[in-house]
Order: sequence, then C-alpha cells, then structure tokens
Amino acid sequence: MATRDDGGQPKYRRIADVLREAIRLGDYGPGARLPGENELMTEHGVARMTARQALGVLQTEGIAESRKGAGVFVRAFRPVRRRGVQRLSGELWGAGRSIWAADIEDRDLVVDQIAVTEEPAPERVAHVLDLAPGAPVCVRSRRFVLDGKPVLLAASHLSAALVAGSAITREDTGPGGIYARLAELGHEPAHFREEVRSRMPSQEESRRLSLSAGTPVMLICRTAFTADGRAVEVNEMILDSASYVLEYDFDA
Amino acid sequence: MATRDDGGQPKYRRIADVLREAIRLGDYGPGARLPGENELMTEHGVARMTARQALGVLQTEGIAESRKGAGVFVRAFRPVRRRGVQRLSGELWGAGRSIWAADIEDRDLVVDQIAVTEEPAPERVAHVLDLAPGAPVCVRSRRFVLDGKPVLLAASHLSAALVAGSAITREDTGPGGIYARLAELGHEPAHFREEVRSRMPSQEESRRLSLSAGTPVMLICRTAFTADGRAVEVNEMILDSASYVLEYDFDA
DNA sequence: AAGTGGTCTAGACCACGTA
DNA sequence: ACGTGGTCTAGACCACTTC
Repeated sequence: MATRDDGGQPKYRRIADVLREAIRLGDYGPGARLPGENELMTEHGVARMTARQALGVLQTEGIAESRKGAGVFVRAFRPVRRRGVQRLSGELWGAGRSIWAADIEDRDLVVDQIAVTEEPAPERVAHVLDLAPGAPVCVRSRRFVLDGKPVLLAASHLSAALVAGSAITREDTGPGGIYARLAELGHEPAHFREEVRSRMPSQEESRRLSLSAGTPVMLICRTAFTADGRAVEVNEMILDSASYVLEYDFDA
Repeated sequence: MATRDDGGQPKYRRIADVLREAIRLGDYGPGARLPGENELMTEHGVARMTARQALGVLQTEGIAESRKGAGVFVRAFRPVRRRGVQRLSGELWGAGRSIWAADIEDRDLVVDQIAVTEEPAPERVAHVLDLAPGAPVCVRSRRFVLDGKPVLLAASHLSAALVAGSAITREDTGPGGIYARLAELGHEPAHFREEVRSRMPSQEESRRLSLSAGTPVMLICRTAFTADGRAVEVNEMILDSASYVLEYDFDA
C-alpha cells in the first residue's frame, strides 16, 4: 500500500535523516529550533511516538538537545583548548596551526564545589601510588565552571602520610599550588603521565556537569612522578567532551 | 491510586536504576543476559514501551547492548593502550603503574580497507599544511581491526606536490613507513602534535567501526612538523572509545 | 491559554536468532 | 516453532515554557 518504507529503513530513521541533512546544509543553524513532534506528525503522517523517536535519534547523536516545554534545538559547540604540555608552547609550533577551532581563554572560569577529605585509597589509586589497599589518601576534589557551564570535575589523590600537616590538606594550597608544596616536601614532580579514555557519563556525572543527552565525557587520569620514579599524585579528571579539545606536543 | 511514582521519578528510570544497580553489584556480569521486555513487563507491571525505554537507557549509557532476536546483554570492555610518546618508554615509568587495565598486544591486528587517493584538500587540512584551499593532497586511509573488531579509522593527508613520485603514493610505503620516506625527501618529522576530542559517532563511523549504541568515538588529529616548523602531514584518526586508552608521557 | 516535550498504555505486525 | 527485540499506531494525561 502507500505505507511503503521508501528504502527499507524505518520511518523514524528517514525523518531523522531528513532533519540531519537539513542541519548539515545550514537550514537550521546552531541554536535553531527544529520542527516539533506535532509538526513532524502532520508533515510525515506518523504517530507521536514515531516523531519522538526521530528527534530522539538526533539527541542521542549529540546533534540536537530538547528543552522541556520549548522545543528541540540544534546544539552549538565552543570547545576550549587544554594543553597537556605547556612548556613546549613557543613560537615554533604556536600560531594558528590547529585543526579544530577552539577559543583560548578570554572566558570566565570559576572553581566550585571544593572539598578536601581524607579517605581510604581506592584500589587502583593505591596500586599506582604504591600504597597498601585502603591506606589513607588526601582527596582534593573540585569543579571547574566556564562561562556558567560546568566543564570539568577533578579529584586529586595523594598519600595522606606524605602530605600530612602541609598546605596540601587545606583548601588554599598557596602560591604554586600542590606541586610547589610537594617540591618543598622533597617530592618535586618531574614527570607526568596522562591516560585518556572516553565513555558515556553516569547519571551523577551528567548531573554535576549539566550534560545534555548524546554528550560523552573524556576521562583523564594524570599521574605525577618524582625524578626517582615514585608516583606521588593521581588526579582523575572528568571532562565535558563538548567543551574540550586536548592537545599534546612531543618530539620525534 | 496504586499508580504512584515511588519517588517522582518516571517508571522507566526506576526500572533502569534497578537493573544498573544489579549490574554494579555483579548480579549480571559482563556478557550476561538481562531480563527481556516481556519479563520486565510482567515483573514491573508496565507496558512494552516502558520496559523498552528502561532497557534503552542502559544502552544509551553504554552499559548494555541489544542483539536482535536474542536479548539485551551487559557489555564487556577490553581496551588497548596506545602510547602517544613511545620514545619515553623506559624502565623508570614503565612497570605496572597504569590506572586502567589495558592488555597490551598479544592480540591479532590486521589492516583493512586501504586506499590511497589524491583529492582536493579539505579546508582545515589545507590551513594546517599551509596549502591553497582545494590544493591536491595525497590521502592514505585505512582501517585497523583488532581480534576481528574494527577499532580505528585513519586518514593521513600530505601535500600531493610534496610526495609526488615517492612510495608514499603507493599502498606499500616500504620499511619505516611514510616517515622514513619523508626523511628521504628532506622533510623528516621532528615534532608531533596530537589533538584529542570525543563525540558520538556519525552513522557512517558507527557502521565502519561496528559500534554498539552508547559508544562514543575519540578523534585524534596528529600533525607532523619538520625541524624548521613546517607541517608535512595531518593524520585524522577515529577510534572506538571502548577499545582504547590513550597514554601521553611528558616531563615537567 | 496555548503549545511543547515527557511519560504511559494496550494493542499490533515484523525480522531475526536460537533451538 | 518460539521467543526476542524493532517498529508503529492512536489514543491519553502531565509539567513545563512562552506569551
């Protein structure tokens, strides 16, 4: 009958394809409102659930986001560049040679939800820091908010025995931060390792970062080593993937 | 009436929470089959679409994946470690000090879908390589398949004028690969930059990498620079985020 | 007040995988 | 052959945003 699939694809996919292509062509720019459920129902002659599924596809893909009672809108991106290896900045590799547009900071960054606690070490952290499982660690956790949007959760772990009595156990660590304090304690970091993963966020992460559907998180686990190879800090960071581009420079 | 929400949350979320918690507690291990739609309908007394929504949540979160006609199953992960800075391997930062388990290769890697073409440079690539927009570039694209699972798509871009007539334009680039050939041509790479992002995959990417729902991709754009600061190669890579942990080492 | 997306029901038919 | 998930309909009520 007239209810043919037009190519074997499900209806909701075809509708999603139409919208995606229209977005790609610029018919709907960043922030623009897409046709709503009711409009898709009448225009494509489908039930509400089918129109919903089509819009759901675009949200799952991270292309669109819904605002309750308002509509479904095309998402806009403005990532920030995070340089893993600042020391190597310099003229040589500097100016305007990056493939992804990423506005560097003329933006408003505030730190939030700061907490310094002492907790038993999680297994993996204990392993990396070469501590007994459950040994006490100082955990410094905080949230970074850029232009009103939370973008990063960080939790730094250090051996409680190592940092006892130092400013590292206080909210304000003083000039130079915890690395300066570690240096004063004779544990100056000389080498860093960052491990990067990506996955979909947990509910908790999604809530704390105000993530919209279809937005993965990047996870950076940075380990700081002293010159003699001891791990002194493990910093687990959770980043809104729509807000960050990570950059790493190194020589051949 | 009896149709209370049990806490203001929608039913499908409550059902998803129950399942997620059961997975976390190990009631359902990696690869285990979760209760199906019919079972959830009778056990929780909901309609099919509601049970479906609950299972859909877990798939969107990347915790579960559905197999048509078979059921919904808990996902298993076995990422591979990718070292960005191999030269710095060494004893000092080596042994067993990584936070994420990641089996290094005793696994079967094959390269696939190799194609070497000449195309007009995409805008961003032209900008980075300092070419005129649309100038011809040699594009070397290929796919990496690990233990039968596609894990990486790579597309390397080089100025066509720069590499004309060399082995770089052939499928087999010979010993040492394209970097050895570039060195012979007087354009030896001395410095690298990698930019890392993450987002949900396009349909095309999802298809070529056989990704299940709820799996983001990581994007690495690596630029190779000669000692005098000219960009000679731009390599755009698309990685299955469930298959990779990226590692970067650098000194303070 | 009107329109929007969010949730939910109770059916239905299909393609697929397993046995 | 049977059970599974995949798609779809045609209703319904709600909370929310916008005007």
